[in-house]
Amino acid sequence: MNKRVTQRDVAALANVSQAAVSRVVGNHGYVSEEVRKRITDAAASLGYRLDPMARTLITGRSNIIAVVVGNVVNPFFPVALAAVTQALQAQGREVLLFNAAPGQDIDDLIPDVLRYKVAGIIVMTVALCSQAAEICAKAGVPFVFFHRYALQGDGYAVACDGAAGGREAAEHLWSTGCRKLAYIGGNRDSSPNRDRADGFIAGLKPFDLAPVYRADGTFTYDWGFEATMDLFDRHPDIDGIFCGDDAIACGVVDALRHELGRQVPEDVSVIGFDDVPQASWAAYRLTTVRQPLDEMIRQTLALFDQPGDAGQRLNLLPGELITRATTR
Amino acid sequence: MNKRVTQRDVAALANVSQAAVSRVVGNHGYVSEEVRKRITDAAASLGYRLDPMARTLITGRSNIIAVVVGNVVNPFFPVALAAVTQALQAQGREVLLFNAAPGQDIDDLIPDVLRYKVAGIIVMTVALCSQAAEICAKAGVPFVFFHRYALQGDGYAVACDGAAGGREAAEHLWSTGCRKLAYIGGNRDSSPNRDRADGFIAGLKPFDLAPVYRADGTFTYDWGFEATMDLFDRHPDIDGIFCGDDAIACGVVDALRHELGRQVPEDVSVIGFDDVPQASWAAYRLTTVRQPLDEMIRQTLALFDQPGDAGQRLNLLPGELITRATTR
DNA sequence: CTGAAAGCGCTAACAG
DNA sequence: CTGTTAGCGCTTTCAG
Repeated sequence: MNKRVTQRDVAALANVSQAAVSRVVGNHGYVSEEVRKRITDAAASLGYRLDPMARTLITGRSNIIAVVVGNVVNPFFPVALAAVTQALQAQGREVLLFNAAPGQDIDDLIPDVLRYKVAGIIVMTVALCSQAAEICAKAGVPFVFFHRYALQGDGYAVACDGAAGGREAAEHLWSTGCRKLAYIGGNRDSSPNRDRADGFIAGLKPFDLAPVYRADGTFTYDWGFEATMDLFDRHPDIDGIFCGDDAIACGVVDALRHELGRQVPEDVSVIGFDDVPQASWAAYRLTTVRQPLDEMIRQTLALFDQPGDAGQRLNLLPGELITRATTR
Repeated sequence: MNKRVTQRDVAALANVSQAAVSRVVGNHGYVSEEVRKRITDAAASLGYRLDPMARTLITGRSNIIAVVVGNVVNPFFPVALAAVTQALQAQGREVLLFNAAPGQDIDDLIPDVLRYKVAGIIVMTVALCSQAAEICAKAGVPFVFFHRYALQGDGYAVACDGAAGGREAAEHLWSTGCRKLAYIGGNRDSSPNRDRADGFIAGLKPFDLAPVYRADGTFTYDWGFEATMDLFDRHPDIDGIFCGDDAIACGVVDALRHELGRQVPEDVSVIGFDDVPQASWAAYRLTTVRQPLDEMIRQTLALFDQPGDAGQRLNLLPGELITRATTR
């Protein structure tokens, strides 16, 4: 077993007090250039590494950001999680990952998370989460919803502007000649679903149109598939569908082509949301609204760096309509 | 700010020493039923929660498992990561997530990981990783490769038996009448790629057959697509393709259908590996070898619980051939 | 600018 | 069975 090398060891080698070592490795307090050099050298030669736990014990704040995810089957989250993790690591932070079981209330997770005196919390799932933000605010831990938000609570939120995206989808569908439209959405009361649906409906209004069908379910392929079967059972003349996200849209396209024998986009146009990797696969070539992931991450990390509570509480970033082969 | 409640507070309320509180919340040492009850009640009424960092500082071992991932675009990893995380949480462990940048050597990450005195490390990526296992072994930290393994190093490995899967694929292709076969693989020297390819070749031998084409690249859709174009450029009469994984297989199927105008499975059969969610989507309905994920996780976690270094170093679990619509 | 000293919240001997 | 006593490795007053 290799014994850990501590600040005391470094201090002994550099002929200074342990406190001085703390000052230079922690980069706080004054220390002369000469002493700093002696200490840096000693630390390097011993292979010294700061113990983050010990530091946390005394400062009451760790360098860890907790990330809470849920629905991992949806292809958007792995992409987002990877990007967030990478950005955080680049900043020298660590990521503690929590997986909310389906139906689990995030609130129950928070006390566990808080034990680690995290520097912040990012919640990516659309799961229930009624008081989490308040609890964190009270504990002084920055809390940010990523990709979704809660209306009431405390905390920050960074997300793609679903309403604007929905409007763009509506306009694109109209301008390519679709007139009988439907919305197939994800989890009913989640903010992405609400905003995207509302934006779609609002975007149709100037044309004196409204969706003739709307169904909310879950953000999954299977739901998209199933809802499409039901939709065409009732309205066989639908010619345009806006979907809550790309996973749903893939299910919709497959039901259309492989079960209902419709041509996409000749008979029916389909638009998704997110622009996940699969959206550009040849089997789909999905027209979709791309989330500005990099910018979302930038804004999120900024929230943790800011000392006070600067920054607006809700940050809605515009998406970009990517036109591929599921619309005319 | 809500002040943290410590064992001292609980002790005061229960009229015992702080050490007694440590014994019951840590569940070590002897304590009478009566005192235990007083302490449990006091802890509950104060909402006491053990500080894991403080404990780690003294025991030298945290309750954290580090998980190192890479290639997050591949749909297998999110699924595996989610399952691993959930299983770990159910055990009361926490997950520290590390994302290896493309091309980054895992070895460089290890010192950072070790600072957290983790209870174990799971490496899921196929990235470089030459000495990590040794370093961990020296530090007394269980190290397990998940889904892959390194030939030389120390450490444990739990993976799906790629050779057996490759053999099954070969037999299935043969028995459904395919005679001109190809292998399109992922990262060349990764253990999954090697084993699957070797198994496939071995499985063909009894029939006096060998792949007429083999190409290794990366475990991505794009590579599968691209390799297929090259393959049919050279061998337009191929009638069966075994792929390194499902992501590749999806690219292969799409290239076949959407670029080369071939029917799958009528003209060409395709088999993947992993059984990711997309494999069962209607656009693919991929015949594939399913990895025994649950059992793999069970075995992995067992490695962390075992006190000494029981358990074999390499644990190869059989996969299951799932026959869908890309083979006859 | 630097060192001495006091803990952060907890576990682990060691006495009683 | 229970309390007392040392620290784990670090930051942070407080003197000098």
